Amino acid sequence: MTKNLNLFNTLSNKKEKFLPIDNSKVGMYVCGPTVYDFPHIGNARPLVVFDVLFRLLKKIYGKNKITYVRNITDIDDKIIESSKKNNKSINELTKTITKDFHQDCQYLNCQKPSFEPKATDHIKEMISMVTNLIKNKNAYENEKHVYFSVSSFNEYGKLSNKNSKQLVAGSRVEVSKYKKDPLDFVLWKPSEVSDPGWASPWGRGRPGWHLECSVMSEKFLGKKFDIHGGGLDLVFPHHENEIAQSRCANKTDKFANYWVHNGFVTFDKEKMSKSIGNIVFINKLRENINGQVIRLALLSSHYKQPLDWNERLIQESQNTLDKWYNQFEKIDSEELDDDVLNPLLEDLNTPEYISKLHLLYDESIKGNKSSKVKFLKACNLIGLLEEDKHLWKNFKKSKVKIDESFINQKIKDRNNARIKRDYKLADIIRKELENKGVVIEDKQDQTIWKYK
RNA sequence: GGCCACGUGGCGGAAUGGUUACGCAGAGGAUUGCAAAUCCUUCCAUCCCAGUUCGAUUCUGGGCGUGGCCUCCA
Repeated sequence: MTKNLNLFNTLSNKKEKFLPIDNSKVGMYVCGPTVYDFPHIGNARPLVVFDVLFRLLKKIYGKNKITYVRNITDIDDKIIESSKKNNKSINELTKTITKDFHQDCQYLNCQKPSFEPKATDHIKEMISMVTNLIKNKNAYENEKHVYFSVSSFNEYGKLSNKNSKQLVAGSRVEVSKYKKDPLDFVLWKPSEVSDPGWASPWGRGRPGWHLECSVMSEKFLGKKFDIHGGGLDLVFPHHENEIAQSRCANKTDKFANYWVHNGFVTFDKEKMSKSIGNIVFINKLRENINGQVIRLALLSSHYKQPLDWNERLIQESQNTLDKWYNQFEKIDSEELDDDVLNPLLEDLNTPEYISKLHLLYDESIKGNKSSKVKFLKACNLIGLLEEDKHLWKNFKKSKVKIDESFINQKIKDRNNARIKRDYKLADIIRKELENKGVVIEDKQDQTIWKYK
């Protein structure tokens, strides 16, 4: 094992050498969607970033050595709310969104995680974790509610770098009357008759938000595991609470060793929010942009940095891939050199990696065969140029209502005009096709066309 | 108020104690009937002030500015 991966760890606030608990395998848990609304471009970022990490880990440790778990949270107050608002049953809503989410993942060319557990399939385990917490005196029941007692865990705040005093001072949380301490968070709460609920020692109810990740990471990865990922906004309170629950319930000194968090996506420099109405939904992008374009755009800045989503970024990524596809070829697998991989090993430096791709492309078009192979393999590693060239070129076909024989006839007409030096007519025909969404390029011996 | 991150050319975006990637845009050229695409060449930058240092964009301190978290969020 010569390849050394360094990762920035939120827990230590430093870049650290990555050392798995067991050198022969790696466990990674990434917070997946709460299925209450269609995924947006902000959700796409962790999907793609951790997909790249997943691919990289497989490259380093071997294909079958990585266990990647990404949950689906299908019970939550937001879901209940959305279901009421949209007059859809919970089941219908979560099924619809989950299906859409899976289409997004496929569209973004994300490899399937090893496991994709659902919260509602793990209520039993959650109840048993809460029971454990009560037994360990880290939680208390009050009027059918169960709360985690933050003061019982003295390392609370370590991940998010907060102490309880600050939290109380800055707190805008509505303090429930059932809580002993304003910082305590809910593990179990009663459900209205009309709302989803499960029988429990504390009456019919449902789990608190953070519980599913604690329970499901343990089930698939163990009480301690290597990497836990998610968006930067999950650091507090979600991940902080996960740590508290898991470590207290399991009586362990550690939970996840490396915490990796991605930065936010803004839209035209503004925060995406429902009230502004500037949320970019992935299923909308699916309509006329190839998923690889989104991928490249999302990887164009370092994962921890903020990323601004805008038309220009998409266009640039589109143009780059158009160019790169000139070198497309299906190649049989070959080991990728360490020097190519290096930027990714330094905390997933995708911008530097992409700049290397540009250099490899340059060598490749000059006829350097080994550079070409490297280029293509390197693209594939981050999920680019895996799709056939034909599919890439014809992505917009379904959108453009135009018959291919019509295009070919027009090109024939135009070339006849060109032979007769009737350039006026030739230009008119070119313009006509362009207006229909077809662009013409005259090559040396032929005229090719593509969708705009 | 507390905590954190960031400030690099026209734009995006890496890296670095000494010659500052890469992409886009711009300029020039090749090619073309003209284009487009492609290829070649090329111009342009480290927020301000002080300190450490032979040397700072990089390290330290201060300032100014931007963003995030502290409430549901990727």
